[in-house]
Amino acid sequence: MSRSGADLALLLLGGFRALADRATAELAARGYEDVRPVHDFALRAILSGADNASELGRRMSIAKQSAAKTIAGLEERGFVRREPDPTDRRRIRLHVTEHGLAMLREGEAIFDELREQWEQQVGADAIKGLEDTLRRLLGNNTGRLDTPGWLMQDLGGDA
Amino acid sequence: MSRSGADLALLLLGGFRALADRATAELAARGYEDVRPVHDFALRAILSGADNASELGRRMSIAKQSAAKTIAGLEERGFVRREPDPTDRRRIRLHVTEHGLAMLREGEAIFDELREQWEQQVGADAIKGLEDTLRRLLGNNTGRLDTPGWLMQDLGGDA
DNA sequence: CCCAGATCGACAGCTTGGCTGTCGATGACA
DNA sequence: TGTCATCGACAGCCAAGCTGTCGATCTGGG
Repeated sequence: MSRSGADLALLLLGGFRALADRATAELAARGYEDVRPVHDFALRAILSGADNASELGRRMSIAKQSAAKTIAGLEERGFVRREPDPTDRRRIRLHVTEHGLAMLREGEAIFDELREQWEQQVGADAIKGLEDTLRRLLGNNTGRLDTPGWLMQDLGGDA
Repeated sequence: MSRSGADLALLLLGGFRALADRATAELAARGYEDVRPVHDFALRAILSGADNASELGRRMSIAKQSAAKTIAGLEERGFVRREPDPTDRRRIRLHVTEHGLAMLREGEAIFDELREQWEQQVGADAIKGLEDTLRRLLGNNTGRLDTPGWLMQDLGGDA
């Protein structure tokens, strides 16, 4: 079982976990403790237009009830505010706070640093080739956010 | 959120998910329903020497209590048997059944097929380059599950 | 030889992040 | 205006981690 397809899957998973683990640790070191990948995913989705629970659920491919739980977590941490919609009293609109934006920026910076570390290890061309290959394989839809809990749970990180 | 280090993480995760999802579906289609990646991981670890719950926990970097749950799942599905250790009455030794071995073989075959599909999409060289790059980055400790470096970050466990 | 400490597996109970089903309030439209 | 869709909330469930604790069982130093 060297050189097998299973190996390939493990390599990809290992790469993701390496990045996610380090990003979480670094984020915690910079003052954003208890931030999980799901928080980052959700915040990005909200920023890109999913400004209510039902829509967030659709974008993340989770039930709206689960989205509501996620939103509660984001609100507890001060990353979003919930405000009544003036035009539709059923809705509660989501607003990303400055604290949330700062966290996203910090995460982004950390990932860029990690990427640079990898470039120094294997060369910028190798990293670029890795990205290109994966992009071609995945049809460029990397934004899929429906990652199951068993993967997001304890590996922390801000992917 | 384009062209950043976070993208790299998403690509790696997406690649793993693509393989894992398809493998799970294909495994189900071939008669092994309700098999999750964790079952495969655990079975491999057991085969490679982790023949009791505590050791399995250490190899998989999870608490031994969680390992016990995993083992219960494997036993339910008939992939392992639990037998008392003749020389240490505290231990319950794990034995991979023929059914478990067959599932592993089928999984291996499926992964190989998926890898070939990818090779046809982007070329064998690209896949090989991807593997080589990741192997260099991850220190070549991929097929093994006892990789403390990138896995032990915030996992306390009772190891 | 014996007891202290380490280890094994099990139990209870918690946490997170999913799920379904149901509900009342509200909006959209024929 | 009445029907149907949608929104967010509540209750309750599941899966897979976690911790703490326990009794039983090795193991090794004195």
